[in-house]
Amino acid sequence: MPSIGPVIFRVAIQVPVYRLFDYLAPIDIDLSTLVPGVRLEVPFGKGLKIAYLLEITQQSDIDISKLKPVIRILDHYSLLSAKDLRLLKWASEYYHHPIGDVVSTAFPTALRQGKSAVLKEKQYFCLTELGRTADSTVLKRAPKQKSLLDKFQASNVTLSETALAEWNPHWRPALNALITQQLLSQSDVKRPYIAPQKVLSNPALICNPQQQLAIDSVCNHLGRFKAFLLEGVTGSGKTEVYLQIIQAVLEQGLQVLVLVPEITLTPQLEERFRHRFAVNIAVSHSKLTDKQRQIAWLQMQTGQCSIMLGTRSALFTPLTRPGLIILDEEHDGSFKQQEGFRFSARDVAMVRAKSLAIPVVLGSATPSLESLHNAQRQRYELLHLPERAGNSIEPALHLLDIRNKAIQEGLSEALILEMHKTLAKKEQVLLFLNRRGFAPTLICHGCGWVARCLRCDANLVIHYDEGRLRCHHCEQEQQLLKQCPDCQSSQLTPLGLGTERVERVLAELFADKVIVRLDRDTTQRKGVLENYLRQINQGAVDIILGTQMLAKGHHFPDVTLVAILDVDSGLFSIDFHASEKMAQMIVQVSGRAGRAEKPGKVIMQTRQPEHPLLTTLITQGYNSFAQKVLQERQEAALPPYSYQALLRVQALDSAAPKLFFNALADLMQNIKASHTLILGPVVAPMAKRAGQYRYQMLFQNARRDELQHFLSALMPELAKLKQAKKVRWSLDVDPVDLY
DNA sequence: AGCACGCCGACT
DNA sequence: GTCGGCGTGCTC
Repeated sequence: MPSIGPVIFRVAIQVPVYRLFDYLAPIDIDLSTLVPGVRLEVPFGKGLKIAYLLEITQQSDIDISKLKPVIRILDHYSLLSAKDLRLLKWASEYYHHPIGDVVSTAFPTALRQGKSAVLKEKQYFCLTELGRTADSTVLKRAPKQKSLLDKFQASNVTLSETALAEWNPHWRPALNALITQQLLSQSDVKRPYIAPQKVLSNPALICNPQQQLAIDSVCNHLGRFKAFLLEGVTGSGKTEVYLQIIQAVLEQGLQVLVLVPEITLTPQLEERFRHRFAVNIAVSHSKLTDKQRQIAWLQMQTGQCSIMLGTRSALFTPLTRPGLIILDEEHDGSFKQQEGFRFSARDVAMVRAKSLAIPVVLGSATPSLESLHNAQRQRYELLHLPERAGNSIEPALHLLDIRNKAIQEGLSEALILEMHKTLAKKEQVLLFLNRRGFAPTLICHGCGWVARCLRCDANLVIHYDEGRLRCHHCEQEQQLLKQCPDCQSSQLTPLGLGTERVERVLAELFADKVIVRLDRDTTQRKGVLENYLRQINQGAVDIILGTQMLAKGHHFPDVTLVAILDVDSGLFSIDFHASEKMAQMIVQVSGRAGRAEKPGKVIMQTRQPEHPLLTTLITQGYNSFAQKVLQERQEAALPPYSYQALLRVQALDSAAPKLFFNALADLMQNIKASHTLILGPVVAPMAKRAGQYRYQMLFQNARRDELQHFLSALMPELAKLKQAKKVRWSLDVDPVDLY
């Protein structure tokens, strides 16, 4: 760079502003070693802030005399690669979200606060492993591990076949100590790069031909970009396919990023990974402390861990030797961030894999319609695992018509009979109802008064156990009333069904059985869910009753009867995504049950037994259902046959959104909309929430680039409107729920 | 997002 | 006369 004038650092700062900020570089800096991706401390406004260096230049739109100097450089090397920085810049543009906010989501909280990015020597041990360091003092009370470690040290072997022969997952601390010792002897601690570990793995399972085909297909594409959709029902051996592909990647000395939707899934999967591979594994999810997440991030970034198992926010973890991205349960809604920087981890993972030139595998038993559509258009290679491994039989789905039938707190007589039959065989029953609390409504039988939330357009939910009325959309909560506040009558009646209510009737009908209720209210405390799951798998529980959380991950091999108490609620939503979500939920819940010698049966209570989507799903399966819904989407020009962005607007003042939309309408007259449809503004489906009046406007275009073009012209102008400052607004690109 | 500046009502 | 309400605007 020719030295004409001062060197300028162009940085991103976490403020809700779309542009970058310019600073004067320190004078004594060696520019030959400094690259974008380091953190800086800069004066900003009145105080100091952490900034992320994105560009080094000699140009500035700001008068040089007005630029402030950087206070200090926090990192000696770039924490993010040029490719990852480009990815973040792309994401900022695609989601129309301020760059500083986007860049900072790539960092763990501790590093956003300016903590040191150099691991201390003792942190080179895998701290996340068993929650402790693996130095030899830990092994005092583990004589077997200690002798193993001593043996390795005495014989001066590296991690060899001997280690493999003797290796057992419970000895991991000993192995880790050894691995670490070798790493430290080989490399300077300050050098932020650790050579790949030798891969040790327990013997892989023997695969069926479809599994083998899937493994080979991905392994043939290592080192270049290719997207795969791995479609396999529960028990089809998806995880084994992942493990064998990962093995191949590890053997090349490369790292693997595995994303899962929820924290509840990680312990089982983590255990399986640790059991299979003796490489260091980093785990990252929201239940860990900031420090733990920082260490996990740095362990991937320095190359000392070979596998990152994490949730959505782990997507941007830097990889020194990227080899593969896996996104398990890709249909799951939690891959879409629902506030702030509203990115889809699935979609961004695709862009990241492409930029890193590595394969990406999306896995699901019930793929999203977007992904199925991409597979049909040959954008993804479809890998299908049709059989349940071990030849266990897929559960049969049955619709149970409950019109004009006697119903006891949501349970029809036919269902109760089936439950008795199942329980008599000493097998377990699983009941699914996606509504927690006792009942969703408290109504006065005397005057018709209903307990409403004062701040939301919603009824208060009865929670009998705690004697409370609670709003599920805000913090509003009150004592359960005994008397109607309107007519003073004491005829307050619970209306509708929640898990708490079903639990009570079950306790009466099945008095001698053990019943467990799993929902957010019963599993709030740490460890409770794991405890229940253990009891269930030990056969100490007869009836399991729960919400959404039952549909995720956990498998119950002794359950042979699954009942979905109210399947109709998913059929009549104004959101076109609802039927897709309902079908995924049904298939996922039914997949929780049964095993080879004990096939499962699934009963869905419905008042819509002829509903075409339900009948297609149960008679022809998820794929036929998906084809049908895709066809409907195509006819209606809905996603994935078009692209959408939803502008949400809310304000405490009910008039402010109207003024905003008026100003927006004026603005849009001067912006070329191409073929972008502008739908709305309309009142949001929940018109008021937490005291805020809510409106929305939908933009839709058959072409993604045209929609993007329109948004790129609109959003900077929108942000400048003075009416925009009186409301809270956000843009959701590719929204998955329109609420 | 913070944080200051700025212009109008109830208090020592 | 001042303290402070939060509307408006800026941060290199």
